[in-house]
Amino acid sequence: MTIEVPETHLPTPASPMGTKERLIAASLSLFQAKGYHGVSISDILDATALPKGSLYHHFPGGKEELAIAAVAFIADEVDAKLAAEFAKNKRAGAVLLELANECVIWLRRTDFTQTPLLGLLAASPGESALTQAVCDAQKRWLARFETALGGTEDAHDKACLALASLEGGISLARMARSSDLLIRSVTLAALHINQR
Amino acid sequence: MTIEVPETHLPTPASPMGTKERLIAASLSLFQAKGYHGVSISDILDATALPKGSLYHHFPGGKEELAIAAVAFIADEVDAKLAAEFAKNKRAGAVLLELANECVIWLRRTDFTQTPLLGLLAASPGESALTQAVCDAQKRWLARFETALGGTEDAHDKACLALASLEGGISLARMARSSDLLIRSVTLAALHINQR
DNA sequence: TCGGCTATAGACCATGCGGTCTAGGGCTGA
DNA sequence: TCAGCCCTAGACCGCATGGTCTATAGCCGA
Repeated sequence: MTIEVPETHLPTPASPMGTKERLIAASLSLFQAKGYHGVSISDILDATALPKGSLYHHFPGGKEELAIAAVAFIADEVDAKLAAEFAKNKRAGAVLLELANECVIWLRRTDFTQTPLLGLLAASPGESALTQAVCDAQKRWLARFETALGGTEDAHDKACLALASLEGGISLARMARSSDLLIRSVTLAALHINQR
Repeated sequence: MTIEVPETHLPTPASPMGTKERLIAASLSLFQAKGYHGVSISDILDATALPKGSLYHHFPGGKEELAIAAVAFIADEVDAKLAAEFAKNKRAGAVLLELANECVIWLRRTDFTQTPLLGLLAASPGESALTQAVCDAQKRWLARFETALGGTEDAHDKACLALASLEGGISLARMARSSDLLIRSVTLAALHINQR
């Protein structure tokens, strides 16, 4: 089974990826496609064509440590994207739409097999470090929207709606294999968020 | 819910369920807590205190057939709930809030370990019958909202936003262990949906 | 040239998995 | 009373899993 790693997961498109980065990128793709429990160590090794020794050398904590690194990677990537967009003084609704648009491209490119962001990773073992990592990522993204919206009580509400419509829309779109559902829900949410 | 289903779907000593129903109820709870791949056959057997023979007698198709039955069960339950609410001529926003409220109660009662509806079951194996079952359930719920909203193009958009804000809000709330996020996003969505 | 270190390589292990199979309990109608 | 049949019961199987361990390749400074 060969896995095509999306370009967005490449740390530096110019230079070849190190072993560690390859493991993170490949496992992220797999986790986004099948969820934490749905991916086996050998799936990851097959995808990277690396031996087991390399994986446990770079991630002595095994599967969970690797998953946490993958979550941190995507969390940073999206966070940076949000920071960059907001730095252009865009309105929150526009940023949301921009993010959703990238998700749509991603969904289509992977033929709806992969879930952008971390929806599927939420199915992690109960009170684990992995759950915590996912939680932290969502908090960071929420905070970006919240501060950009003014930091008021109302801003918090709108930030919640933004992320909820995104994650929920992705879930709907993936099931229906049609990005329409994501676009519709996010567009409506953006409309509401931009109202003051 | 209208039917006598305990909070965890597990049978109570007072209302004895048949073996098949017990298996469906227990597995649904487990799947909602840990996702399809996160639940093992022995988890289900432990939860029901039933032997393996019973499970494979009632569900010769094994784990997947059981999961499909569980999805059908919750799909029917929610669908009936929606039909009943809409029959009272409630506005779509009010129905959405009502549904969200039940989800909040559920989340709290299970200490945020269980995901209401079928968010976590989306992490099912690719092009399987289980995925299809989840997809069908979502389509049915979407259709309920859509027809209640008038069946127009705009109604479709709003129905998407309704379900997306629900599923997304549940995901947010579960991670943050606070039902606030769900309430906020759904309230805002309901507000928008009720506009004409 | 060599010693030491990092990273690769993959054989190996115990465990738990989903699933099969046979035996028997217990209710049914005759 | 007993035959027939659902259903329960759980031993058993082959296999994939996550993880460990030893060996060694390749590099870099001395």
